[in-house]
Amino acid sequence: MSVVSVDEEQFAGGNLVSTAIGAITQHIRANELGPGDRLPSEATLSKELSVSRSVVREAFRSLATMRLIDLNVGKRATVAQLDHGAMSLMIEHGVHTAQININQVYDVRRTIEMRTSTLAALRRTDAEARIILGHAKAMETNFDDADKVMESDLAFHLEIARASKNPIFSIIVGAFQGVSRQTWPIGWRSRASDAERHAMNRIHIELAEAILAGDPQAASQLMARHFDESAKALLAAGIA
Amino acid sequence: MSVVSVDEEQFAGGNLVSTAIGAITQHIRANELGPGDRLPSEATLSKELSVSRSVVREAFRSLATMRLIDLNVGKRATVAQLDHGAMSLMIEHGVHTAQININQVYDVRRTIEMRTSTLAALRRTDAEARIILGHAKAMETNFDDADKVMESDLAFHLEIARASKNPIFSIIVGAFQGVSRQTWPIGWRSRASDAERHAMNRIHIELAEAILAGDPQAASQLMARHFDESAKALLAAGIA
DNA sequence: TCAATTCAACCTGTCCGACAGGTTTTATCG
DNA sequence: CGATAAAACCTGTCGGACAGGTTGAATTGA
Repeated sequence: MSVVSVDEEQFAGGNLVSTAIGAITQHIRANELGPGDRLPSEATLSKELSVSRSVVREAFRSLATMRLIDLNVGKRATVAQLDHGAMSLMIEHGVHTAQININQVYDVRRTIEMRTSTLAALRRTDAEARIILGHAKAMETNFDDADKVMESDLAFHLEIARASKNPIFSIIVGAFQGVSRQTWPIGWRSRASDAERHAMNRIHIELAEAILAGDPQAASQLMARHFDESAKALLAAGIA
Repeated sequence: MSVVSVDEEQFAGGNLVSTAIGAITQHIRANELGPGDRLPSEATLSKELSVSRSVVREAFRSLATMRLIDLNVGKRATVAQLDHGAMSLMIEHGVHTAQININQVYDVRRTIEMRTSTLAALRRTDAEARIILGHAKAMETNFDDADKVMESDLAFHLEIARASKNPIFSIIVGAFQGVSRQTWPIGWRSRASDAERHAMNRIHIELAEAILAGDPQAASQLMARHFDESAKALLAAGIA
């Protein structure tokens, strides 16, 4: 069987690299490759498509940057596991080029995470529920180390997305971690008092308990409240 | 000023290309470049980073594939407008490698689009409302041409996302268009009768009217109903 | 016969040089 | 001063080269 599919022109954008990218993705689909499966070598594709190795390399590298494939020196390229790397870069690019603002990020996160909370409450395993609760408690335990609180917070939200059992939600939530790391300290500092900060931590714990208890409504509502209060804090800090 | 930032190692992954990608994105951020602004030439970056032009080219090409920059022969690379291209490739990759299934896509779309409906009802301009209604009516007008119905359907959903005035929603909705094009005909055929197909079109029109009327609750509920019925149709077709 | 070892073939990462066009800037000319 | 022509610049693609890392097959030894 040919390495490339019939309609390899699908991605053709005038340049050969786009064509090569199309050929590679078509190869993955035509042969029903899954994560870990090996792709043809650069030289093979180069001959197959009648283009130079440089072109194939740029195509491979592009797919690797988007995390669709894994590259390793000496080894052949392999199909990659889904990953939020590409989307993270995209979101951060949007924020840094002033095409996306923080409120818009918050709205998307709130929308998505109300759903992941609901699903997590319905689908979480006991182990996941314990991990989520663990992250929530860690925020309170490490109260004086803002960095640790932040990392637990991020892990908390990501673990809820995982427990939703929908990888797309995990990707989206993961994609916002980069920008969240940059705005989180602002939100933390903008809380008027330690009491407010403790209150925020308490919401996390209550949310974890709702998920543990399998109460989707409560989980969803707590997540909404969490985002509303965070937005309020950010607003108070002048981010709007 | 130096072309590259201090912490250009942020993206270093052992290979020079990752370093170059980091340097380029850092350059964009450090100089606060926006869409359309020009980037240094390959030769300049090559010298600046002390790597070969090939390395810089692979970095540029990767960023272009992710639609963070635009490449044009003869011209310098420019910062790109946000685009769902990268996310589309990612989603399609996930579906084709069996890491994502159609139900998961539907859940995400339902979650996101209930929100875009709400926001569109609140924020749409009159022109946008008219365009949305136009797409809905076009579905009924071209009832016998499934392809045209599909394209109007996709345009309808995307326009609602645009009217939400949050580019992230537009990106996400746009990212699902590729897979939607592949499953849409199945949903259309799986409707038991033309009456059901007309009913689906009617929901679209009612939704457009709710957005035109500025009724967020109604818009959101209609969108939810639309997705629930589509999922039901797909289920009937054995996609589950 | 079989397992361990060695080696040849293969593969990727990076570099260099070259040339065909397309684009921008500069200098020249009317 | 404005139009035009030339020079400088830039990207797309190609080919070749070499340093390592990886793999699988042949060889060797038990």
